[in-house]
Amino acid sequence: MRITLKDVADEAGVSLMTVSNVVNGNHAKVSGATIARVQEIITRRGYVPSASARSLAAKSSRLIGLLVPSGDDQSLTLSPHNVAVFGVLERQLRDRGYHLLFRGVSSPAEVDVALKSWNLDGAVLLGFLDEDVEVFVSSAGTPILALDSYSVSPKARGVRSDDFEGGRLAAAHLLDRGHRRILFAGPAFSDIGVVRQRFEGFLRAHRVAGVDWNPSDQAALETTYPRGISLGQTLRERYPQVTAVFATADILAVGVMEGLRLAGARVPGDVSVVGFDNVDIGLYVTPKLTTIAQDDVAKASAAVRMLLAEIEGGATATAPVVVGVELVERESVAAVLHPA
Amino acid sequence: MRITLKDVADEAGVSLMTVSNVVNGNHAKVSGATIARVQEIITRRGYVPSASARSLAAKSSRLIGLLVPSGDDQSLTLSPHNVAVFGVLERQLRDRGYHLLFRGVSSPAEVDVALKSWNLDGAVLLGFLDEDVEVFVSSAGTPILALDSYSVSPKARGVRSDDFEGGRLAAAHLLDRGHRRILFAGPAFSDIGVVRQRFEGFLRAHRVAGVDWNPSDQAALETTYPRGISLGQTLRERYPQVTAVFATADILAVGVMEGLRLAGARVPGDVSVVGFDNVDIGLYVTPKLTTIAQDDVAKASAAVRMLLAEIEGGATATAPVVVGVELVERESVAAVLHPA
DNA sequence: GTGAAAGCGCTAACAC
DNA sequence: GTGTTAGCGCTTTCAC
Repeated sequence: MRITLKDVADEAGVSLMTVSNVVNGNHAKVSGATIARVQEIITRRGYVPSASARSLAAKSSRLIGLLVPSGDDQSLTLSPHNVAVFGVLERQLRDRGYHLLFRGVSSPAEVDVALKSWNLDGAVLLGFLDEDVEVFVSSAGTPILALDSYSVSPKARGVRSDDFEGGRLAAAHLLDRGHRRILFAGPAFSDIGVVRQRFEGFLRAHRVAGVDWNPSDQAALETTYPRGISLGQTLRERYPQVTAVFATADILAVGVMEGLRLAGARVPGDVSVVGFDNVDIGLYVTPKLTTIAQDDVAKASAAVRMLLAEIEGGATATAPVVVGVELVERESVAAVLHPA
Repeated sequence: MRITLKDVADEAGVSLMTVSNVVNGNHAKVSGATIARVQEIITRRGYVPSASARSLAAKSSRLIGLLVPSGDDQSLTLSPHNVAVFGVLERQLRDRGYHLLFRGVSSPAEVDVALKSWNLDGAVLLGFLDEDVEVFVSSAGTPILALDSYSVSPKARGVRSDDFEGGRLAAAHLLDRGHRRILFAGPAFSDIGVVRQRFEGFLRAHRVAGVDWNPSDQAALETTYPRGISLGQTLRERYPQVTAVFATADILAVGVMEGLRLAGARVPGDVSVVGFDNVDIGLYVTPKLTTIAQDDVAKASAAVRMLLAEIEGGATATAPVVVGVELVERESVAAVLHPA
């Protein structure tokens, strides 16, 4: 049978509350001698408080939900970047005494159920579309923090990378190297703030450099390796003037490089490529991918800090936190020589 | 305020128990009319049962722990293969009405705490060393299932891939192509059953083919990309006779290929390479990696099935389940021509 | 079919 | 410093 507070109290010859106070570190209310005695019994008998009971009696569950989108398929997919963020999140929450409930959700109703049924103290949304974030957040009575969301809802607290700056950095780097026709490759961004911001930054760099960006220099496609390959293979035919590609994800960039190679073009000799995310694959391909790095650790830390501030401190919605990005120069970009 | 069973009961003009029976599908004990009325109230008021209360009152929490090793660093790392398995696990458990508590653990004591504090119905161990599995399992009073463990403890239920067959398949493929000196590259396997099994299978293939494997044709190293590169770079110098490499992880194999390239050797022209896991990177490199594929979905499904059988059915420890593997032929292996 | 009582393990709010 | 009294929201047992 499970050993309870009462068992410990009986053995120590004190009341429940005394043991409870010892367990919770309310040492101000218990004498030193009692603390020692109770502690000894606790460790010896291997007493572990019941989180369910605590969650019921107290207001707090010390449980945080990590919610990710779930489709209809039999699995759910986490991007390498999200996996990295996930790992850091768990670690930091654990250090602060919280547990993590991981759950895929396919409908707004499920968010509500997850939140309520376990009495979650808070939740982190990872990888949802902006519009979904709006819905989830609006119906919730619990602090929710969205990662990488550009939702404008006043209730939506969030942490994201400086996507605008990332787009700007990538384009500036390429423009600097003499490129004048740069293809923007990424998902259709009507509903994806992250991509839109990268695009705006990309445009800004052109403006600053005094270069007119040609609106036809853009390819809307899923960010997958195969789609990247097709684009790469047909690139020089469809966009003969283009000398560089900025892809909004490394996986796409790597596909484009492979497609170019298959089509007989050299990277970066004929076409330069810049990615986004700085995930491992960029290191494993030849040439190594020049890309924009996000700071996973900073992102996760900021998320934990904000969420717990709200949970514990009762802080109100703060402005979104923006984490810096940086250009990682590797081998996929070359300078272009312009005819005099 | 949260809406409770009692709220629903009051509004419906019935007792707590009636509502509880409706919620839990004990339709045998409630009249059709009452069911409909209660259901309507439940959905209209958005009633969600409290899992903590239920877990406290009933014996079961419907919570499964997913435990992974956690070092001292600020993050915890999941291999791509484990991420895939993880995703499938979550999905299947969710479909069966379970929730997943994700937690990194650094000491056996933490396993115990996690299990007890949330009253977990069961736990899945992902990525632990065999010796650790032994310890965790022995101290637990809860069904625990280990993935990829070769622990021999009678209490250790497990699911793993057919690593022996994987090793055999890889070596047989290479031997078939005329290779006679094959390097076995992977971690020192004293304490890693998975690797040891792959090695045994590798040896078996040699025996079957009537080829004496040269014990010096082995390199013990961490399965990381950089270590693979170093090995690849020095391969032809250190193992001049070797014409093929079997690496126990794709990431290592890809590193070896890059190292070989840097050293001016061609893959598979000069040296053939076979990996293990069939993770995405294998597709993104040139040449594409020939490898042994594990069946993520089957692995996760088997794990869920076994664990729930034990939890719900009270089944006793079954023999470990072994999931099949297969050779995925791509471009990193070539035939060797032997001088007559 | 439906209901009343007891209690799961804990904490909050007060006594002493 | 320590103990007592109430519940938290639910399920179990047993009665009607």
